[in-house]
Amino acid sequence: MSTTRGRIDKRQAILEGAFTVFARLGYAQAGVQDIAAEAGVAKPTVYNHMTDKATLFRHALEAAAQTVLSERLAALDPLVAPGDDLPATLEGVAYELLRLHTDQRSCSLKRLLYSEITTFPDALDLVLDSGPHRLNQALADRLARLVLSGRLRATDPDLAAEQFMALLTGPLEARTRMGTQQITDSELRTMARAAVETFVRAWSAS
Amino acid sequence: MSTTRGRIDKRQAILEGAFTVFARLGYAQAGVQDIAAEAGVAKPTVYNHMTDKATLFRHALEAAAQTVLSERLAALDPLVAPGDDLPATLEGVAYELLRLHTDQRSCSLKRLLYSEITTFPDALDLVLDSGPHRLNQALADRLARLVLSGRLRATDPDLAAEQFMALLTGPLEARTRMGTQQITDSELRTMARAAVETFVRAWSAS
DNA sequence: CGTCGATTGTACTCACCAGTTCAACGTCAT
DNA sequence: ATGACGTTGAACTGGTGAGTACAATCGACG
Repeated sequence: MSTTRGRIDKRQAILEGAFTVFARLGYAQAGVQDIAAEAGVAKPTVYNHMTDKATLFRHALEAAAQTVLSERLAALDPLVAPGDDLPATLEGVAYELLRLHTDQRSCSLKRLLYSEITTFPDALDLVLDSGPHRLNQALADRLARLVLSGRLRATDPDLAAEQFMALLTGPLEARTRMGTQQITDSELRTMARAAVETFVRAWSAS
Repeated sequence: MSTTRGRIDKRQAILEGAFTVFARLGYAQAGVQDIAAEAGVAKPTVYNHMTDKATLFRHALEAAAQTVLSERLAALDPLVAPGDDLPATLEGVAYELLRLHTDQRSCSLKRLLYSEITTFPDALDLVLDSGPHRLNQALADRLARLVLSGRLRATDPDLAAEQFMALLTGPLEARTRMGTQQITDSELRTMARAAVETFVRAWSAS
């Protein structure tokens, strides 16, 4: 049993190490040697678990995407039972989403996706469908319940969710210089407040 | 003179060919040989004009960025003298911006930037500062004049510009599958209308 | 202890490609 | 014509890295 355990651990270590190195150097520059070293493993061991550098890349991306998605979904939780102060609840969720969008893993994942779309067109299916789309869906669901309780305008919740995310993450690209620059926490708060204020002004019932 | 002409033409051909091939294959996969072929030129000629593959990349990016920026700035022109129907004018500008944001060159440029940030950190300075930032500035200027004429709320025009662009281009990423999927013209119209409607609802004077 | 499978280090093959060299060629200016 | 200069094709060098082969080692389990 512990041997199986060991194998699983190695596999995990390899996937995480691979993502780390790919994120740091890009697909082409990252050597399988480097990845093995990062994972604390010998090069042949990598090829014992993954047939290819390419499939290694795909699996590493997929794993990272899973993590990122679940984190973001969890951030939406407060919306299922918003308090009396809806804007405050929205602002909390917005801040949390911003924090997640600016962290290391998210930025690296986005960069890697963008950079290797041309050489790995199928990576999109592994990540995107299980990514922003599912998040939008979840957010739209939460917003729809707010519509029913008369707190939001009774129009397309999907559109509302889309625009909420747009208002939130749109300004990020410029501010973080495409994810290369970290941002202060108070600035994140400010951005969340600005996005929510505009969103509420445009979408609140009345 | 015609020899000079010829040299200039070769240089242009090389830059354009380089951007095309880099966009198609990515920096690492693109061979200087391929680029030379695309430009209709011999490989040593490339090295006659550019010292390096890296500097070739930088110059190609810079040239493409210039083109993209000037196109987008031109799209803002209608805002200097908007007609009586402000939303209609905004919608026209929005549509034009969307069209430019979805075209081949823009998408490729964005992808290349994202992919090579790690290996070319300085490319950001060549492109970003002369890119979205300048565009936002210009848009904010136009919006400020609308504030003065009492058509928009008298708060931060920079924020307004930022959110206008966010509402516009945020939904793009998902819809175009990160620029890999083309989008129908009517859908572009719809997106422009939705963005402008929300923007006006949140920012119009009233 | 002995066996089996996974792991390790090392060292190798093989392909690919950036960058260079060189001799031949075209073209324009004087 | 002649010379200067950019261009061209082809062949070469050197480095790098994916993937593999192999013999030695480790650790679990009967």
